[in-house]
Amino acid sequence: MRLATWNINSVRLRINRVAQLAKTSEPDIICLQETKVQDDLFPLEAVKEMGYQHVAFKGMKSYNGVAILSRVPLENVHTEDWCGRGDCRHISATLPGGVELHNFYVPAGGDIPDREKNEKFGHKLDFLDEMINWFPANRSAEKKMIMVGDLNIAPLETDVWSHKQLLKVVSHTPVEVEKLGNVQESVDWIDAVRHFVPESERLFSWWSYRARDWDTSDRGRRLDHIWVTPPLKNALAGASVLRDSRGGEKPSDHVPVIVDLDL
DNA sequence: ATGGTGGCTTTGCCA
Repeated sequence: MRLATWNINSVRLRINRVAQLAKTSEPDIICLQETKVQDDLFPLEAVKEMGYQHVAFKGMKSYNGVAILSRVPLENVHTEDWCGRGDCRHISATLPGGVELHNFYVPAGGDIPDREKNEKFGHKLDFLDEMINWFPANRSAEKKMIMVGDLNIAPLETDVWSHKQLLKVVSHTPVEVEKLGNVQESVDWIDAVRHFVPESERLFSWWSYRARDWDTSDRGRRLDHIWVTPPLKNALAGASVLRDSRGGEKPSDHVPVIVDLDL
């Protein structure tokens, strides 16, 4: 089974890029974040024409929004309302074989890494705290689970273009990295991408729109992740990050991250 | 130290 996660930054504007991903990489499941569309305007027919007959989504006008596009049946579709804001940052479903899939869009956290000066950073930390508590309270590490999404944190030194220069930049501050580590430890999540790409190797999934030349300057960060619980470790069969997707006309600022599993 | 781009539907908010 091939699983992709992608912050699409408007599913309606980039529906053709989703079709391109479906055609060239043939994922069985595509998890999207930042769909930026309320549910009654979601491009459901276009997605079904790509071969994804099982679709779950939770969106709102203009901001946030998550979706799961699947060639295999989805059961127990559920959305959890983190921090009680109703802001459409999570959707989960059970895949054939009883594997539970969670798709997250963690708050970006604004510019200033201080919750006293920046409410958005506080929201991000609170969201992570809820994740840290929710998984062990509701699920065990023995359950087959996959977590994907734009977690908006680059945890490793090689997940950013300059560890030193980003230590005070939201997405790579020690407090965020520590909390993401706590999320990871909560049910023994395994980083499925780093399972295949050594930590010594730089790996990014996002490049700012603001860079003059994203490819040459390469000031990227790895914000998009795929994790699995220990019972799926032996099923991990490969991982890739579709860097080329950052190029061309009207790209998202994120690229798809893919993991293959032998389920 | 600053400002740079992009999407939505704003003339600002969010990333």
